[in-house]
Amino acid sequence: MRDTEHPRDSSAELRRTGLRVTAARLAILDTVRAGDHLDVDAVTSRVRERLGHVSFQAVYEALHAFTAAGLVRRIEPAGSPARFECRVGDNHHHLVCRECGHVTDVDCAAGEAPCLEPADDAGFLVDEADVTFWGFCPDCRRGAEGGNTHD
Amino acid sequence: MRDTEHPRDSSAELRRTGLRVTAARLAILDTVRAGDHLDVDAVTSRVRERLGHVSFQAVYEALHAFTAAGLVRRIEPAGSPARFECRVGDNHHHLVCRECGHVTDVDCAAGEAPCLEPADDAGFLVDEADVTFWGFCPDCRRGAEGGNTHD
DNA sequence: TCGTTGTCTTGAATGATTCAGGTTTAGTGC
DNA sequence: GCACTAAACCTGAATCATTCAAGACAACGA
Repeated sequence: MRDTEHPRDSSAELRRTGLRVTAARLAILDTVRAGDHLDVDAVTSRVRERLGHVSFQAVYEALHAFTAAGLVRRIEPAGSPARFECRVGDNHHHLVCRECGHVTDVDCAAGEAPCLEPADDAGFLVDEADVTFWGFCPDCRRGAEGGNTHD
Repeated sequence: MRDTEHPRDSSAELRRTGLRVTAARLAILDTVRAGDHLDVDAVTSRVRERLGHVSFQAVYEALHAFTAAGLVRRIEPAGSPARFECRVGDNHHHLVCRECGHVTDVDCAAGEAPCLEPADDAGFLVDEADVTFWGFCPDCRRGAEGGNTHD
């Protein structure tokens, strides 16, 4: 059950991590949780719909704090602004569409982080394997593959 | 001139891919090949050492063209400007140091591209798996682990 | 040699993100 | 309830990588 019907108690989680509970931060955290790999812009506009006004800086700072606290995870596919998601702690990866940029979670087949061991770690102390699969999502695939017959 | 003995014949490769052979592009290509995951800034300054002057835009355009032609590969670890390398075609990955940002190649343990199949492709047509291992390089490791004696 | 068009130039613009500093406010102790 | 302190928030400006624009130059095939 990845989506409980009732949202997690965001205030308690903020408090637990030593962060202050404010209307802005509650809205930001809930927005990331309700959203699907939203970027800062999307988070900001959704929060503004709810609260009237929140500055970009407040959103940036909050997301930074949440990331540091482990409440959200920040991903940054090449060529894309940073995106945020609520699935943390597990070691899942991402499918990114080259066409529309849509991001989808993929479970990690291997288990816990780092889910992969490099063939040769070159003396590095590796703590994370960041895996991004690039391709075309079902919708964009449809357009591209049927392209020669239907544009 | 040691520069005359190109590891590969860069002019021929440029020509083969339909690109024009200019002093700037030869220098840019050779610089990427001689360098170790250089960013645009580093490529530009090295090329300028050789040719006197080349504009940033020329370097950006050339690297873009080389990437499209498959002569170089562009990587972009989260939070870092784009970097370029000459190893293309194989499906190797990268170790990135969280401390100093140094990038090291790692051979792909799994074999040919895409070296990994996502556990569930969610209907995506996957053509590439971009794997970045994050950790601490030998030098930075030394500093961090021996920290309690030297802080 | 000439013409096409790819390449290079200068200069400005964009977009994501961060910095600076000053003000408000949540949480805590009295 | 009241005051204090640091976190959170605000406005405004700066930074950095990258791209756009438009004109000048030059590689290379005809």
